[in-house]
Amino acid sequence: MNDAQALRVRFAPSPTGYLHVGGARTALFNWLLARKAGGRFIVRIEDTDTDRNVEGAIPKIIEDLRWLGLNWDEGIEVGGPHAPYLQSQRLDLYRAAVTKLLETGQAYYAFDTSAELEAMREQAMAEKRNFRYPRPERFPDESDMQQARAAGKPVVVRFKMPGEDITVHDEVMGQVTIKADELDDFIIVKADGMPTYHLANVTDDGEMQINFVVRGQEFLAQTPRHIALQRALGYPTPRYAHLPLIMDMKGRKLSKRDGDVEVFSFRQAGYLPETLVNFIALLGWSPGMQREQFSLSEIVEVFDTARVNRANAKFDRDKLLAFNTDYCASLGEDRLLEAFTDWLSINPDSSLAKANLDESSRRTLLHVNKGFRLFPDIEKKSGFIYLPDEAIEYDPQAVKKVLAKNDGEGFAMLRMLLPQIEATAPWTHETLEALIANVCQSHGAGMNKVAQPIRVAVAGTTVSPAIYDTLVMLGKEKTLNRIRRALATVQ
RNA sequence: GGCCCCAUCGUCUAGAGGCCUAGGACACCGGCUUUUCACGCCGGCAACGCGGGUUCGAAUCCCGCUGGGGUCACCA
Repeated sequence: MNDAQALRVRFAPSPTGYLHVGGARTALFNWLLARKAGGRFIVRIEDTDTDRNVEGAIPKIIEDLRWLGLNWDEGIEVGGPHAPYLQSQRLDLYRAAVTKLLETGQAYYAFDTSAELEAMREQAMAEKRNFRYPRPERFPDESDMQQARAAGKPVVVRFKMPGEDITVHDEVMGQVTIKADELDDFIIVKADGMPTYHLANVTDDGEMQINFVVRGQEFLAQTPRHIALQRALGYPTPRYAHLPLIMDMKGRKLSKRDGDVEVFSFRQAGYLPETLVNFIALLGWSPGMQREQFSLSEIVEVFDTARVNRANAKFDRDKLLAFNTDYCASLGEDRLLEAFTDWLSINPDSSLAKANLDESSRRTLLHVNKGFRLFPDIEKKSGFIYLPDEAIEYDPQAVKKVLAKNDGEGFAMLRMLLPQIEATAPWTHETLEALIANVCQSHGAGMNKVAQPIRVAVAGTTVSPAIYDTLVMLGKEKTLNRIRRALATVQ
């Protein structure tokens, strides 16, 4: 494959907020296509809306993409032959394009105020017809423009649509033709002088030689405008693939405000990037086999736009959670440790993060919590271990059920156990197991009667890792302290 | 409302005219396992939106209806 034919795709987020799962999926599909074809994946930032740009959004988006494992060959931060990759730094390019369009009569100045446009739209709506911007008989010239500007009117530039039906050959949606009378003259330069999305996007795709545009279906209706613009500007029309949308469980388009759909919030909630990427790949695409666990590199091998669905998909968190459970169980220990460490670093308020665990403790935690679904499960189940002894709070339900019931049967067990625990040495899984087995036998009691009172005494609740693991991690001294404290303070 | 797109279990989906008594996964419901909680294992419930065609035969093709979504910005 020579350079001219090499696949060039891009992900072009605007820095209006953090990366959410919809954007992540678009990025993923583009990345997949590039990796599969040996092409280039480009990340460009579309920040032409000065009002909506959010401070700090760009580094967050970059961080989220990296966390997902989607690296790019050209673009923001990494640079490349078409730098800069930030639209606000490419204004000369758009200006040149507009000048060309204006000079060739393919664009014209317009001076309507928002209120005037609004009124025209309302009237069209009232008359039940589609609003189309009324193109003037004669296009205003430079002096008209200067005059309008002097008079304080807003000056925008509109693109003159060619007035013909335009067909999009979409690799997911098929052929979609939009009639000429559905397409009116749209704005390409705003009153503040900034290009609109349409102009900047088409210009950049052209300049950066993007030859395959993969984006959400909400852009399908805009594509004929882009195609018209490409023709006017002399850029080839790229291949197109419009992806079905991701909806929330109520069936509405996933929106940033609608709960925690941001990539970062999943990271913070203890999901693995492997989970998110795998799950998101399956939203609108299927490998066509009865298997759904795929690593990124496995998906690269089998991915194909021909297998992309046309129907919108709902984002089901239950299934995502199940996916994460599977990944937590199947990923290698080192990878899990890495992800767990990352989770601790972005959750500094958790008691586990505060405990400043060394690597071996983190590994142990991972090991004794096998079967966990999310990293916070480890926190919930084992966080008590690293609390100061005095900070253990006793759950009344647990106390009642395990210690107080049957005339304080549990308390009695603890009192009986205390000297034996004091005598236990060395403090290992084996010696503890021998101790408890011995007590069970001599008292004719089940494990429950022995392990649960200890658990409640040291953890305050009925939930903890396996009792021997728990005690070994706690250490003899803390175990004894907590049992004594439970006997002294809990009734 | 105009235009465009879509339509298989509650959800993600397999299915490209006979292999479908419609498969898998999640969720849900039983059971098993078990020192707690999880995990795991086994089983069960559960769908081709409706109506017309085409065909020997339709979840699969065509039309209509209904339903859902997107879009009609000086947002992307």
